Amino acid sequence: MSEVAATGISVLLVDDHPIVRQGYRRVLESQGDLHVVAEADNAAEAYGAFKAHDPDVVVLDISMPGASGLEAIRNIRARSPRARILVFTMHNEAVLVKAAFGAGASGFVTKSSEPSAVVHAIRSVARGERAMSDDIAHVLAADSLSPTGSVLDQLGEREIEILRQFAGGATTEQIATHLNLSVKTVQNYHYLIKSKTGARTDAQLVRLAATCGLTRI
Amino acid sequence: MSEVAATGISVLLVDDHPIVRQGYRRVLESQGDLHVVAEADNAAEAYGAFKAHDPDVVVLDISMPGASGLEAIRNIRARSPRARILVFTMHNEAVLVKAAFGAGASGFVTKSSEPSAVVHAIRSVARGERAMSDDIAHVLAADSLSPTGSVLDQLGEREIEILRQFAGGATTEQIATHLNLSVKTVQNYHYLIKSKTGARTDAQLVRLAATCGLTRI
DNA sequence: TGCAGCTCGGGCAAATTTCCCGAGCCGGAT
DNA sequence: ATCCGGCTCGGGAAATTTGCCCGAGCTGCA
Repeated sequence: MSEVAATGISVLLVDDHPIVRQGYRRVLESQGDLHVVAEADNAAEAYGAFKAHDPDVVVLDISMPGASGLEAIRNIRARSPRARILVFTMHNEAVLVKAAFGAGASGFVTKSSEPSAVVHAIRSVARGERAMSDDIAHVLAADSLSPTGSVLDQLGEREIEILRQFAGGATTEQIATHLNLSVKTVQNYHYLIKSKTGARTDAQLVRLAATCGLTRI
Repeated sequence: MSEVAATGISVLLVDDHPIVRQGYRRVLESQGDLHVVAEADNAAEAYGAFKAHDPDVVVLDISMPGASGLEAIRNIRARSPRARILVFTMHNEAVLVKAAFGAGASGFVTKSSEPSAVVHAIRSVARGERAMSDDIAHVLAADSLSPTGSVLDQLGEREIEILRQFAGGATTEQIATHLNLSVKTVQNYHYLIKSKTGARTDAQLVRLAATCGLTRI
C-alpha cells in the first residue's frame, strides 16, 4: 500500500463534469498517499495546470468523445516526457485505447472499474509502469486477434473523432466548435469519411460507426 | 438549508460506474443532511434496492441513452407513486428529458452542473418539488417552442415507413422508387419527420429510429 | 356539411453536399 | 538531402438538399 515515497503522489484531475471531479478528489484523497494538487475541466486548462503544478500523475477523463483529449496528452508529453498520464473514461473501444497509448498515455482505466483498481492504476503509472483495467485488457486482446481491417483503420484520428461526434448526433457547427475548426473543414471531413468508407448516406455512416463500436445506440 | 426533518434525506444512488458512485456518495454525505442508504449499478438492482430501503430520493444516472433507465423509473413509481427520482446524467437531449419526466422523474440534472446545484436539486425533489438544472431548462424551453409530443406516436404510416427505410441506409431516390413517390415528396417527409420528432440531424433520426425498434444495428 | 388529418407534390431562397484544388506539416523511404 | 505520401486544414463553385410555405385530393368522423 505504500511503495511510494513518504511525500505521496500528486495528481492533476481533468474532467469536464464538476461534481464528478469533486467526487474523484474525495475518493483519491481518502487514500492518504494521493493528493489532488489541481483540477481542470478541459484540455486547454489541463495543459496550463500541468505546467503550473507538475503533478506526478495526470488523471484525464476524455469522456466527451476523444475531443481534444489526445491532443492534451500529446501536449503534456511534448513538454515533459516523464509525465505520467492515466486515461480514465467510460469508453472502452479498442481504437480509442490504442490512440491514447499511441499519444503517450501510461494507463487506461474505465469507469466501470472498482475504485481500488483505479487507485492501484494511479500508483502503478506513478512508478512508471503501464496500467490498464481488466476490461480494457480484454478489449485489446480481442481486438488483436481479429485481423479484420476494420473500416476505421482507413480513417485518420481527426476523421474518427468527427465521425464519432457526428454519429452521436452532433451538428456540423457543434463539431466545428468543439474541435475549433471551420464549418467548412468539418463538411469536408464529413464528405471525406463518406467516400473513404463508401457510405452513400448519413444513415449508413451512423450504422457503420455503431457497428465499429464508435457509438452506441 | 434545512427545510427538512432532523433525520435528513435518505438517498439511493444508481450509477453503473463504481468509482463515480463512490465519488457522489462522498460529495452528498459531506452535506450533512443527505445520507446514501444504498447504491445500485443497474436498473434491476435499483428496483430491488428501492424496495429494500424505501429512500426519500433516488439519484439515477441513465448514462446509457434510452437503456433501461426509463424502465427503472416506471417500475419504481408503479410500486410507490410517492417516490422521488432525480435523473442525473451527462445527456441533455430534450427527448430524453421529456421521456424521463413522462416516466415519472421528479428532477433532471446534468453532470455539468455545479455540485451545489445537484444537492439543491436533491433537496427540492425531496420536498416534492420539480427540479432541473439551468441547461436542461434551456433545452426544454427551446424545444417547447415547437410542440413535438411523444415521439413515434405522432408519425403517420407513410412517415414511419420512410423513416424506417431512411434509417436503414436507403437513399432518397431509392425510397422514392420503392414507394413510388416523387423525390420531392420523400424530401418533404424527411423534413416533416425531423420537425415532428425534433431531430436536428440525420444521425439523430437514425438513433431515434433505432431506439424505437424501427431498425436494427 | 364541415372539420381534421394524412398523403402527395410544387416553389424558392438558403443551406449543405459534393468534388476539386492548394498549402503546410510530418514521418518514412530513397 | 530529397522526395513521396498521408494527414490536416480550408477555399471555390456547381449540384443538391433543406427549410418552410403553399394547395389538392382523399379519408374518417362529428
